[in-house]
Amino acid sequence: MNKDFSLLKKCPLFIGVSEDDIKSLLDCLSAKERVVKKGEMIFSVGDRPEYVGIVLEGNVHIMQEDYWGNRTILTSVRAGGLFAEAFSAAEAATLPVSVFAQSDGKVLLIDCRKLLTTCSNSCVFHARLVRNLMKIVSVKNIALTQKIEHITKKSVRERVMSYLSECALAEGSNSFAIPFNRQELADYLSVERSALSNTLSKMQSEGIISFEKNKFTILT
Amino acid sequence: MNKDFSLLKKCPLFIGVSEDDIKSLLDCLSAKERVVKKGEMIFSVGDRPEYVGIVLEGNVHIMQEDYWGNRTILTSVRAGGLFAEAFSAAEAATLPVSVFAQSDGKVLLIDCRKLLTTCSNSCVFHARLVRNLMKIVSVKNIALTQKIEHITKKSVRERVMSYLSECALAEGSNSFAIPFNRQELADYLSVERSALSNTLSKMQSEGIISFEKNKFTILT
DNA sequence: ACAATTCGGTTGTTAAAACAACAGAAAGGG
DNA sequence: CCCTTTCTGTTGTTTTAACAACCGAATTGT
Repeated sequence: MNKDFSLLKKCPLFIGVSEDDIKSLLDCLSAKERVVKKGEMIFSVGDRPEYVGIVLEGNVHIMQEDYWGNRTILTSVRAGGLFAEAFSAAEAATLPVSVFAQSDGKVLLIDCRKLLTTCSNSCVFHARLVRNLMKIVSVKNIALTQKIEHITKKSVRERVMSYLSECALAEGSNSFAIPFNRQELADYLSVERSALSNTLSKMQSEGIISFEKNKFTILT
Repeated sequence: MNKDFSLLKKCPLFIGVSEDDIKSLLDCLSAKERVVKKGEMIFSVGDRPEYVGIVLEGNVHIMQEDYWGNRTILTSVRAGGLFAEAFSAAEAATLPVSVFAQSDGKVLLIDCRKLLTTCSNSCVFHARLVRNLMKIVSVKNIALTQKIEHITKKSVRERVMSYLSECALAEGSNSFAIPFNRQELADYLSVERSALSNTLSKMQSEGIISFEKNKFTILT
């Protein structure tokens, strides 16, 4: 039980709420803890999205199935992470993805209607929770928009420039470290790792950038 | 004045709030109306995002400038549309884009802190507003995620299949109309229009799909 | 009805990226 | 310390999509 609270305190949804207050909040929201076995479905495609989920132990996978039945794992959510929050908050009619436990673990399910509606006994931290959720979804929104800006570019070079430009502007400096290794950056930009390496090398030899490992500098 | 309210009533942020209540809400939020001339900056890069904007008349452009000073118009927002809501809700330190009037017009600016904090006189519809904003941001979130799923696919054919699969699943039928013409679909999927047409034709001749104009059927 | 414009499909050429395979450097483990 | 594994860059080949140019059909406006 204590373990849960120390985890929840770090969970972005509960930022700014003390351990004691989290406890009363969970009561107020009638949050349900659910123990899950590896492979167990937590939500299935077509379910009405009524709950925001938080992983307490283990990790869960978000799975999509296309028209022809091909399955893809969209994301893996680890302890502390949220899932299904966007679908719940969007009041989507049905869930377009499935969520299942990738390992034995425990999840916390919060009724999103209770979360989004100010509760009758108007608990103080409820508003904070809503703001936190708003922030989480908005931050993700911005991140998704940025990624789209990069990968809508046609060439590898343009994608790289777009990404490095964003990093430089965010850092406020022409020198910065990126949070990816080559393979991860390639995946993020949706290009081949070797093509990425090639492009980076050429840009360096052309004097546009210099880099070492994940530390980059824009020279022009 | 009346014109504004009829527009605001249709604005997704005020869904479920009557005209009278919108009026008192705007007071409660101390919303500011601002008349803008064509070309006028509404927000500039680096500003602290404090306001959610609503276009009342005319339209505004969201502009991005990269490290080298290249400018891109990211979106155009028309009357009734929201802007800067994600940055405000995300509590971003600075605005990474500029917003300027593309034509003479009028915008409504709402202090996002007032919007996100339950007001002291606890007006009844404030909570509704927050729910609406949450829904707007979440819906966009889902849309962005879907787009990314499509355009991370390598080939034109895979992107098309991914998109059509999504349409079919959303519609709950193998037959559906899409909200794009060819050029728009090509732009959405980040491919060449001619390549898209070519791929669609081949898929039709292979018996995978059939289509006429914007009406598609998945056959397999 | 006719001209002008938009829209969708076709084709050949060209440019670019994916792919595959390899090599050297760095990191990690026993 | 050596062996193994991971990470990164390099190169040549193949596949693919962008590009450009064109054509016919449909649409619109006068």
